[in-house]
Amino acid sequence: MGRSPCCVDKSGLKKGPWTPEEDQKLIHYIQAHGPGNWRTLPKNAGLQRCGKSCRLRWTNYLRPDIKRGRFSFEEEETIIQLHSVLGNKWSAIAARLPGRTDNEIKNYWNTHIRKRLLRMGIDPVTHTPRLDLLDLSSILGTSTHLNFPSLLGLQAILNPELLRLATNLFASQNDNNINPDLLSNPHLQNQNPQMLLRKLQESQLLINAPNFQSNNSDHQFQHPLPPCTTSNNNVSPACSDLPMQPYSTMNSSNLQNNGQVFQESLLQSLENYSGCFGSNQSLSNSSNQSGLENFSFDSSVLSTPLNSSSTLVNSGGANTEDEKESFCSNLMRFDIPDSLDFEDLL
DNA sequence: AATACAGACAACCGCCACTAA
DNA sequence: ATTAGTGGCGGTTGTCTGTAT
Repeated sequence: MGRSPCCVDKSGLKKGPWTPEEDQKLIHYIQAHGPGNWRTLPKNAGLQRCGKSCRLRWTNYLRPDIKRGRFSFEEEETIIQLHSVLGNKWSAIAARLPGRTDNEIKNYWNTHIRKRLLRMGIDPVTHTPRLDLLDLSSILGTSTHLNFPSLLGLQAILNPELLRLATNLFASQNDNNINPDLLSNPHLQNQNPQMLLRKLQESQLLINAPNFQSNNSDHQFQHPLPPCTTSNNNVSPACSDLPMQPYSTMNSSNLQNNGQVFQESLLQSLENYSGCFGSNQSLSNSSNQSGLENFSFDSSVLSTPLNSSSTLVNSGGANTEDEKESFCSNLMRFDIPDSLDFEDLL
């Protein structure tokens, strides 16, 4: 048979905030006997508490290796990065943050980070722009101008790589930081939104086609079209071989070397989109290659290894909420090459 | 000064995987 | 093999404190 129950008779057991006296009893007992056997601990320690309550009090508050105080930039960024990968696995996140408890991280997420992401229009669950803030209907309007917010709303049905590009364009537009050359790009201005939408959807239908099936357990996919080639005739991976990577999960290994890896990934993505749209023209072979060569990406923005000091964070003092929000905004932004030809992309 | 409200965080509740009996 | 307790986890609630009216 099973064990005897932990808290059969809960009457007489105290609940609510712990008093300093109770804390001292628990600390002294654990110092003498060590943690564990939480069922018998309250009785042996002279506490009118449930063993579960004792364990929680110890692990979340009394443990000597707990770090108290505000979360640093580095810690906050680590939380965001890990949350984008792990979701609400607070214990797993806490395991990567020495001295922080899962409960503390969970509280900090719900009271600080989550709200800040929402203010920025980012869904704290998916770490992508919120769909409910977008006006999908305007996509089908008659405007001859590309509607970036509308494009963002297509995220659920379109390949994320291209939408990430639109995301960053939109972010730049919102911040009034968009490159004026880009806004004045005739290829964008003259683009019929309906045609653009149609092409995007067609490309996604190809990606989702039956022969675009899973290749292995890592959910890699095989491109239905002949692979694109780069300028050096290397076969580039298919569109979905570059899985969607939320801004906060772009790890340092992908973005080091002055963003070269990321630049190559983006280039391959654009080439693959070119292939998805049925164009035989490779971006790398186009006359606009020089534009991509000029493409700069500040890898330092994202090159923050876990458990290490960030190269971006001003650990010396910039620690206000506004500064953190600004920092998060930077995580969503990268430079668009001035002469990037969207006609090739489409 | 009193009250209402919001933010922060400690603590509780319920569920589940693991495992002792 | 089965049962049921334990420990761990995530979601939620309760309480305290600071601020605005």
